[in-house]
Amino acid sequence: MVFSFRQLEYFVAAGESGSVTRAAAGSHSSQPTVSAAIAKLERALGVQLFVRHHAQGLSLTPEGRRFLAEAKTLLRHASEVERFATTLSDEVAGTLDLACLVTLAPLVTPSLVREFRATHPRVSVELVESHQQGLLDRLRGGLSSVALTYDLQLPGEITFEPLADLPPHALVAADHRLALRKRVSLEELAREPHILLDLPTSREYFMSLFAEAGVEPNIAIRSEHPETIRTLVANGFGYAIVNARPRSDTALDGGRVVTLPLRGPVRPMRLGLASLRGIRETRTVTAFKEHCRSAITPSGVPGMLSPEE
Amino acid sequence: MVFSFRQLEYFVAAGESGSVTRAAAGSHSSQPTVSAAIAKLERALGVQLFVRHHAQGLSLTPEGRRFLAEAKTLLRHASEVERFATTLSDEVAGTLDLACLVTLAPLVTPSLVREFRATHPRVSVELVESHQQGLLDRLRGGLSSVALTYDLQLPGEITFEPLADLPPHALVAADHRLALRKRVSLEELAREPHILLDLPTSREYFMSLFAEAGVEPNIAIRSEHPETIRTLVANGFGYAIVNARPRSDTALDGGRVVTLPLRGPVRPMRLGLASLRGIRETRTVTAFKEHCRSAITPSGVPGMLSPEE
DNA sequence: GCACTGCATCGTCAAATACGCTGCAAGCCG
DNA sequence: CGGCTTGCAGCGTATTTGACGATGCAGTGC
Repeated sequence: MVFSFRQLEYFVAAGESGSVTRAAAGSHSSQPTVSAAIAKLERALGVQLFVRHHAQGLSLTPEGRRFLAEAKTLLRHASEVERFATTLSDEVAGTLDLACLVTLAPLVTPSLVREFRATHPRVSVELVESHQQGLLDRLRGGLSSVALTYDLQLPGEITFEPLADLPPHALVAADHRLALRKRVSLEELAREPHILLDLPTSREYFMSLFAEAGVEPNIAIRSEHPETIRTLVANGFGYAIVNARPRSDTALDGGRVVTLPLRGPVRPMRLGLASLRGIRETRTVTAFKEHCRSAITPSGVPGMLSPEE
Repeated sequence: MVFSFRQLEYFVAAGESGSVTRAAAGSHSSQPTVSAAIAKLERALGVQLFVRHHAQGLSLTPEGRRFLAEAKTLLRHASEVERFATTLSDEVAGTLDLACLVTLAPLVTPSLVREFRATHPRVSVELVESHQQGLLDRLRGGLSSVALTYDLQLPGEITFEPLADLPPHALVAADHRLALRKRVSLEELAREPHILLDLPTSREYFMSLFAEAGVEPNIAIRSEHPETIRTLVANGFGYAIVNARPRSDTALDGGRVVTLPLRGPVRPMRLGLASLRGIRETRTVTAFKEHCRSAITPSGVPGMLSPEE
């Protein structure tokens, strides 16, 4: 660019006031500074912008008058861009780039987002669902600002704020022979056919539960889709391990399922907010995190059964 | 403005290439320079634009991605303004701000402007007519770039390039008693009723002709409008002095007039181009002046009778 | 484990920008 | 008509900005 914003500002001020001196006063600058800036601008553009009058200021040339109009719209555009940029981080507005673990998304995001937008109507939410590895990649790649997920396999550059613990449950069909039990042990389950939610990192978590109990599951079917798992269970293909327990006991095909707590010491999943360390977060993200803190608590997560249910 | 064009350019280059190093290479700059510029931009806007990856470049944050789009349109706008500015003086295009003496305008400007625009179709002409004082004020005030006029009362800051001499003639009705004379003296005319074109500076010129001849005109009527003078003459109210002689011998009401050369030493009017001294003229103005030089010569002025006619 | 990559930081230096002072030319006024 | 005022341009100088090479440092990848 052959000119600077400063030069344009001085030029506009001088052009509108018809005086270098008045322009300098209005721009909190000195007369020689404005004079030199305008002279330099004229040289850079190769255009005579002003007619100088001795002892009585300046007049715009025809070219100066036309350039003045263009310069003003350019400066207005620039200050709009500046305003836009500050709005990006200083106001609860614009777009919230939210990511959520696929297994959690259909349960927690509907009410969470609805209530957030009710208090902050100027925010629109762009929601992406993925498995844990995908979420971390999105955070690292700057594609999402914050992720609602479990504290699984979190590398050092990711910060995590836990909000609620979700202990694992066995998911069985309502007419399963274990369905009426108060609780069930992993040893008992190991004899049943296992339906595995086969997603990166969640897979490793499920396997670690069995490993700590010293038994090995009998994996019958794998699927990447939580709803498929649930429907398979409802149809009596076997049992699954789940941490997120929907309020509904019905699978997509109308079959019924029930959840049973696991007996013994089982590490719960920790639901919380993940984001990239060392990033100056926008006010929109701050507001969303705050909203999550009040909406998601150890005694209740939106869309899920509460711990005692 | 909290940011500079340079900062935006570096930011856009880094955002599009995903690398400070590549951005620096593409911007003919060094890596630390670009790095510092981006850091400063982020601080100024209060927005985190990039996620830094160790040993593998940068990713834009969601906010950075949105700001990138705005920055690019602003830079495009700026380069359009820059292009517009250079076009103002470097190309024969845009608007020619032309001023012309009111008595000359209807004679010379139609063909002059028509032919000029035929060779330079991208130029539009803004023509203003005024008396000599008005023309000088327009030039000084930067309202017009060049004036077609006489070399009357020209102050030092006005340059004048003469193109043709126009000796004064007596204008009388076709049925006037002097109408058939080959030439006429100011002494003879002084006895007739004089119809004065009463405009600043042209008035003084006419009076000076009589003063130098040692006689005093008998002023019967004054008018500021050349066509009124001409029609008054055609109706036998008296005679007038004119330098610009239209090709037509008819006044607006259909009456006929004739022009007679003046006897003795009379100072002619000098028709030419006036502009403000010390102004860098645009290529459009240069082209117009050049066109005038070829179209207006001592042996002929467009729209006027030639010297021998 | 070790070389490599790539951004950030440091110190230095040149250029741009700022300012006060002064000069100059023309208008203004008694 | 001379002296005063006005207002822009130029000069010299100080400060800030921007540029660069060298270096540091953290993480990748063979």
